[in-house]
Amino acid sequence: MPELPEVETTVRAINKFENEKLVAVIIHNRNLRWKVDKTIEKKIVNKKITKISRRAKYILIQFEDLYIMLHLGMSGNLRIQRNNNNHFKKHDHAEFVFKDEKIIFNDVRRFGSIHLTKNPFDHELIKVLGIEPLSNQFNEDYLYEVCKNSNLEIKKILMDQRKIVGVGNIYASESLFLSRISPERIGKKLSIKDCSNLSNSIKKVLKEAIKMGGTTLKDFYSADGNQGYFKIKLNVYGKDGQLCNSCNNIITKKIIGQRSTFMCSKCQN
DNA sequence: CTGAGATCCTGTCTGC
DNA sequence: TGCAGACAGGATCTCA
Repeated sequence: MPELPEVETTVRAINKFENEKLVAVIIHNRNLRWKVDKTIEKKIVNKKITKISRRAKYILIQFEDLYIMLHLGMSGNLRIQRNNNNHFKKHDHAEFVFKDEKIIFNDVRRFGSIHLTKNPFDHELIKVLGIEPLSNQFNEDYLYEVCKNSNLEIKKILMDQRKIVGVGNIYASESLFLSRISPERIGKKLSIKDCSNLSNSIKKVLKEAIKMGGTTLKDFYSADGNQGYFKIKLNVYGKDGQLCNSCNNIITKKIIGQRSTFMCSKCQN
């Protein structure tokens, strides 16, 4: 489910809990992508959240002396629910309870995770991450550096979180369409001009998607219960067999790096 | 070091 | 209907 725009949307929805004190923590299932730390409940309960932010696809919740990091994996999401509402859903794995409301972590496939850490920026999963695509460091020069010696398809490069973070399967296909570059183009064949187009397209697509609250294909909901409306702006993702908006050619699907990839072979070279 | 492929898990949809 | 198989927004691990 969640790529950078969906995670960012989720972070904005739970931001209101900054400066609130956690009054209870309940972990129903510790068997997520990684086992949830057994001491997490007692280490964060009764502590105040000082900051909620995002790094790549991780949600960082800072307390006075430590952090928890959440990753939503493929199917995870958070939902805010009033404490007097006792409705639970299948696959609700954790509850973070505040005075009036709680944040519930739900994840059907359990590819998501919850980590406890003193400093996320020293955490092994965070340390290996590449740069943020919406930062100034991400530009044509950076992308060119990353591509110029690579024999991999550009789509694989874009989705490699060690190089660029936050871009997943939807936004990789969409950015490549916007920049008219084929997902199959080999990294080293990209010119600086291509990298300029592509880096700009990535920023544009991600910013627009954030503005629309992310993309809901089927089960992404932000923590406030809203779905994301970027789906109506998708040009190629999930549209194989349909006509390209730009040239009326048929959009095709192809597996690249074990992931479905959508493109217009007439517009993209 | 690189890169390809398997793998974790549950649910839904398609085709026979 | 039933059932097998493919596929789904991610990312790590193993092996060549």
